[in-house]
Amino acid sequence: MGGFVNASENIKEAAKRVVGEFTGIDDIYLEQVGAYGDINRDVERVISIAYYALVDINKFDTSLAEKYDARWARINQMPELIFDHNQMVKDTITQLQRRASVKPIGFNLLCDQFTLPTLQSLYESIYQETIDKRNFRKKLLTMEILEKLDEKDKSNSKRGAFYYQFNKEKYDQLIEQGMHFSL
Amino acid sequence: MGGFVNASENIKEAAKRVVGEFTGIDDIYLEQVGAYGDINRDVERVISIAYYALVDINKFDTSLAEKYDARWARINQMPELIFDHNQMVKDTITQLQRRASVKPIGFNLLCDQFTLPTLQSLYESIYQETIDKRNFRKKLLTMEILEKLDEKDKSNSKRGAFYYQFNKEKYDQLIEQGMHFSL
DNA sequence: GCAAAAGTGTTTAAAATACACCCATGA
DNA sequence: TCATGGGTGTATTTTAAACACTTTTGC
Repeated sequence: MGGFVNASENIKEAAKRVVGEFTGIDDIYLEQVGAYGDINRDVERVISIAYYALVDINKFDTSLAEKYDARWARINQMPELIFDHNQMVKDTITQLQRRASVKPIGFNLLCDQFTLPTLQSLYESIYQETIDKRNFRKKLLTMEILEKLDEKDKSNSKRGAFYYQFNKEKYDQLIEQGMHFSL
Repeated sequence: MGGFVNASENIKEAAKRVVGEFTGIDDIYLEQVGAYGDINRDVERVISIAYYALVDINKFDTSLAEKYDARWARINQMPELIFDHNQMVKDTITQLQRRASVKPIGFNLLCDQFTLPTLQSLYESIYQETIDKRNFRKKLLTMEILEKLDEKDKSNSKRGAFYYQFNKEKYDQLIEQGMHFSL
């Protein structure tokens, strides 16, 4: 999705506004990918600044997007885009992968509580490769930034998977102590 | 240094042109840092796109820069800058550190031939920490992307240090095989 | 001969990886 | 009872980190 920057807003505010118009979500996590300004990329000269947003898909209302003719696409099955938009998507994925290995941005994509199998499949989507579940759980749990809850999610299995929640205070504390998060 | 994007050039070309005007170097390695557009960052509304350049300091003519009132500064002793330029410098260093750990960008900062002590002190500057020279050399040499030459650089010691050169073919080949470079 | 930088290996600790079985439960 | 996804531990390999002495040579 895209739009223009108004004179009265900074560029991140503009991006937030556009996302809000398309999705109805007004408090959203955004990170800048970069600026794109090939001279022949549009009829008129346009410089685009690309952002990616991390959205909790459960909270997402798709009807608004459809009004604007916006579509969901899987990254494996991306349609061909106009101008340098293919490059934008490619760069976005690269940056997402790099940042995901340094920051726990995965948690922005999920509800407050989530199961470990869900979190794992999220990371598998980001990195486009499978992860051993024992190693994944070990790594996460030894960081001690997750809190196990008592409830289970039974939507994916009969046994059910325990919910966890991200402990941001603990995380911030570890960062301050110079800990290098990596997944 | 800074300048404006002309209607007839893309944004990277504009950055190259500006660097050329300030330094006399017209073929330069540039990477984009990002776009900055706080609304109160200037008298008129300006959106800046920041780039960093990697320059072989030996080839650099400082007289041109001085004409434009541009100055060299050590990152440890940066003066306070206007608007959001401090943030730009901060982000640049962060990005440089991240990219340096993934790409052998260090080699763009040196002449074709360089000594290992020089390369090491370059990386020490980038990461702002000292590195054990035995571990550094081991890591680099086991990658087999450097070729030892017969000549020595005697400018820094009586004994002299052997020159090496970067083997880009070998490096590209390793990348293609899925090798993950990291320093 | 001595100061100053270049060069060289080994040992230890930590982190990543590979791998296979039992558990709980709804149908 | 059985099919399905959830959960658990250990052994091995790889990688990172710590560490000290010898070499060369211009002065």
